[in-house]
Amino acid sequence: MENRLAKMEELGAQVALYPYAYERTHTSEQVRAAERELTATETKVRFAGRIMAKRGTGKTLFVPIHDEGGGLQAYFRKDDLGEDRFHVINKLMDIGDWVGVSGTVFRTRTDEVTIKVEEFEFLAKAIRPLPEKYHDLSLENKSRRRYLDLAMNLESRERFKRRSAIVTEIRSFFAEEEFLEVETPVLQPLYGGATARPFTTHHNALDMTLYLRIADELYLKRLIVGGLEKVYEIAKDFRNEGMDRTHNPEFTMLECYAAYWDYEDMMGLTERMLRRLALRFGDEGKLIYGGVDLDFAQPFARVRFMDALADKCGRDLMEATTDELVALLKQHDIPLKNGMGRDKMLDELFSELVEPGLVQPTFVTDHPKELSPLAKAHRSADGLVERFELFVCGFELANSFSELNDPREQRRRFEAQRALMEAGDDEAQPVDEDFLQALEHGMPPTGGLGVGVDRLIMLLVDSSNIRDVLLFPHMRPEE
RNA sequence: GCGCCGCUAGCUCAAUUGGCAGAGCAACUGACUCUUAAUCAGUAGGUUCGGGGUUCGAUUCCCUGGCGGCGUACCA
Repeated sequence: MENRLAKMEELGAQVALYPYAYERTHTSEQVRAAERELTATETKVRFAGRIMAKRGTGKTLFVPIHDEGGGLQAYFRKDDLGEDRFHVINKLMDIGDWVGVSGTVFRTRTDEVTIKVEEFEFLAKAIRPLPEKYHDLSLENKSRRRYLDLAMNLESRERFKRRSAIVTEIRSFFAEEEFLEVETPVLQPLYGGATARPFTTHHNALDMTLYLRIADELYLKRLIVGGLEKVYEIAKDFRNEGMDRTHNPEFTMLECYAAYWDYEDMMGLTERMLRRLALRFGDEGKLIYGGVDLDFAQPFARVRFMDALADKCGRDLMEATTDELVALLKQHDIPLKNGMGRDKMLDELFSELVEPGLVQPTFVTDHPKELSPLAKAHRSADGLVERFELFVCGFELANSFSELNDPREQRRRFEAQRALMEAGDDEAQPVDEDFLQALEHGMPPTGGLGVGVDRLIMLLVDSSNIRDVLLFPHMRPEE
């Protein structure tokens, strides 16, 4: 750094180190695409990027310059540029500096597309060096200093560009399905729509506690009450819980709601969306995730929650007594927690016995009631709700139900949640009177869906860690 | 939360049983007019994550704190 600052001293008076703009005529991709013509006509191109290496041979110098889509090599000759200008590029410009070069395009003996530089200028001087080029950055530096990861690794850059393309594709899918994209509050006086602990904050002017949303659900349903028939939102949710390779405290959730639909309709939508993404970003609807082949082109498997469980336990657990369930939990070494209800035990058994086996895209349907306080009771099965979860590679990708729209039943479910909360369950949902009031005005039959976008991206770019698909994953402060 | 592993030059990593802290890249000086991880000769660069302890002597052993990775628990 000291050396670089000294170079700036030498340069300072004569050259602008941080100019305001650069008029570039071609990106590296455009130069490559039009190379034949540019070479034939000896067109002068203006190209810009970051210096990634310097290879000098005395009176000439080769400099790889990277731009977003790749890069080009620049060729500097002392004979062409003169002593003083050559000294600037040879001695005063460093790896990491941003530079604009202009000249004609040619190929070297070794077939490398190259710009023969006639003029060049600083676009920005770097006073810290780039990391070493042979080895990958350490995992910590990749996540903590993402700009270096992006500067050094084209694959990383491509991964995040792909993330953006996937989200764009999702938006066009919903546009074609005639859903309206909306925005709902991040700061909420009450949290709800999921079982999770929230982050809290404080509004000074109103002197009140506010919560960062854990889900968009209750606001989107208010819009259905208001007569917007198909709405969706892609938004950050915040959950005050642990972090691991599939969890970040803030994450992106896709939620959508459609009036007059039930969960069967939503299953169709989910399948259409994923198939489309797999066709666009995979190989004919097939994806490889962690070495496992996944097929989204075929109709997704469907299995009822209780049937899948019965399959693993050798008997139907619908009528099982609490004692029998406790025995089953013990048999499979699943820890028993205080206040665990019958349905929670079923859920634990399901997680342990069934989920790991759900590799190909599979809809699990018709869950026990207690676990789903916002879902409508099943039209033909007692004690169950009309709900599905989509599992792929053993993890949950989507969650959906026929939305509960009977305000009296919703109030009873909220009261049950309140009882859980008073019993010490800090993930239970509070009673949302404002939401109940909205329901009392009448919500049409509605299908709802939530999809964890980061996990969907992980699946589509074959990443095993959520950090790899988040530009700035949550990290503890360095000091 | 808990368990295991790690933290050494700007970056990526070495250092035998506790005995002078090293390499490659980056940097600096010099040579070289088509290089591709350019090459060649030389130079400089360290609070070994912080604090404490054991020892004649600690990067190394012990305690403690910080950060990271992996596993595990809850959750999407």
